[in-house]
Amino acid sequence: MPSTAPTPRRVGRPRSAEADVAIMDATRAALVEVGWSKLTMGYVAARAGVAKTTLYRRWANKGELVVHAVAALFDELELPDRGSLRADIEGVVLSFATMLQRPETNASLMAVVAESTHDPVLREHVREAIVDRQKHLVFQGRERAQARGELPPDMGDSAEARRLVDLIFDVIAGAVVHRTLVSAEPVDTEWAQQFTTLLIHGLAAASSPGGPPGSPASPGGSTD
Amino acid sequence: MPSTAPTPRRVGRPRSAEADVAIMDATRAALVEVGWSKLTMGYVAARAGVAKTTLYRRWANKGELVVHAVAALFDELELPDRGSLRADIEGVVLSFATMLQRPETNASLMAVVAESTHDPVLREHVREAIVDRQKHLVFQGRERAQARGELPPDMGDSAEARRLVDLIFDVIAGAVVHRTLVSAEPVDTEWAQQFTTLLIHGLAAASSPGGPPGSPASPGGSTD
DNA sequence: CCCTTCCGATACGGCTCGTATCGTATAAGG
DNA sequence: CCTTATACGATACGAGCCGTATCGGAAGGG
Repeated sequence: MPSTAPTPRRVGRPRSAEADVAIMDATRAALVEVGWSKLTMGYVAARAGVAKTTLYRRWANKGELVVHAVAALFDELELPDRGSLRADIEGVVLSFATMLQRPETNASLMAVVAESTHDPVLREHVREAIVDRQKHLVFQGRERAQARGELPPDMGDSAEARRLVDLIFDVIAGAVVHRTLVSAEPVDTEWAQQFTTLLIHGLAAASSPGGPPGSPASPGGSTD
Repeated sequence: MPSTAPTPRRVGRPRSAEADVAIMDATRAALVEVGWSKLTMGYVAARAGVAKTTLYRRWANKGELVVHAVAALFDELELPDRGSLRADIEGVVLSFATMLQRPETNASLMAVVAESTHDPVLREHVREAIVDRQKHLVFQGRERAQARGELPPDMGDSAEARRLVDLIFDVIAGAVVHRTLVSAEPVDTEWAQQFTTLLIHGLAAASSPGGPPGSPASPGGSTD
């Protein structure tokens, strides 16, 4: 039976693609206007010129609706080759921060993450639409830097390489998100440069598989 | 007039301190049970054995109630002198992560931050109760490392020192928060060690006031 | 042309919010 | 002791939103 997945719906009236984009646009616009907490399904429906029923036919609740609307914004994240590791990092930091400072992303990203804490389905959507997509950029930038000779190549142990990519991802995305949304201070060129300096020199050390120069902590066995 | 602030209320029945702690405990317990989004004022009141009126007499809404309940958890964050910069960082990363992984902090921190995006009053409370408190730890750890000779001393420019402390704060807190709440992966000893290695070597470079070794990005003026 | 599915409109129960009210309880001051 | 001022518990209330159900009609596929 080769035709199970490729035909989810094959008969009947198809869903309106116009309604889809109208809903997405209305959701993002509503996020800008009233923010996450005051956003209601009824308001989005009215703004999109759609019945509330149509919303619930596509998304189970507010969380899923918003995560889809927001995830699309992450599509614009790219990593053009800027010629050096430093320029690549600085560029992605600035473009990521620019996206985060847009009002429709600002509140909703945190809200979606918070919501996903108690909702495994939502968490998976966040992972696919946001986390994995960003992580791929890190992987890509690292490969480029290795090709340029700016970072040491992988030493066979792919698990360790993955751990390092995960670490870099959390450091970059975490710092930018935290600066923007928690500290609530702007990511300007100066901050991006200082951060990039820190990261590049840290990377050089963390990437060397022969063990870092500094000895590990608690050498005396004081397992506090 | 020396007696303006010290006498906020001087006549009438004082507020019940027992009710205060009962409400805080009930709020944290409710956060564990049902999470932020499903937490209701009525439920907290019933759980605390208090009338709903009493809640609204102390906090204007759910956001303020929760931010006070959560902020108290940050009081336990300390920075004992572990003897070296590396041990200090690793220790604070692990203790911060441990706190974040507790269920009552997990969802609520993000939710409060998201809520504060559209609520300046709440934002100020978050800043006082959480951000500034953590930032002080960074300042403290940096001073110790300077006293030990592990980091170069301040070079007069206190503004630059403040910028650096802000950067370190966002990098540490951001990475731990992002790893825990967005990537949803545990902060174990191995991760903490790898992160600390990265940060220490990055710090050595970013702290040198004579300008970082690497030249700033986009020297050709390609302001993309 | 028929069948299936989607659409808009409307109504509904249930829940939560935040406020108001009222009688009672608990302090300080006279 | 008695007055005054505030906090408390209980209850009720309007308003808003959620998510579902129902309905007649519309729009494609076979």
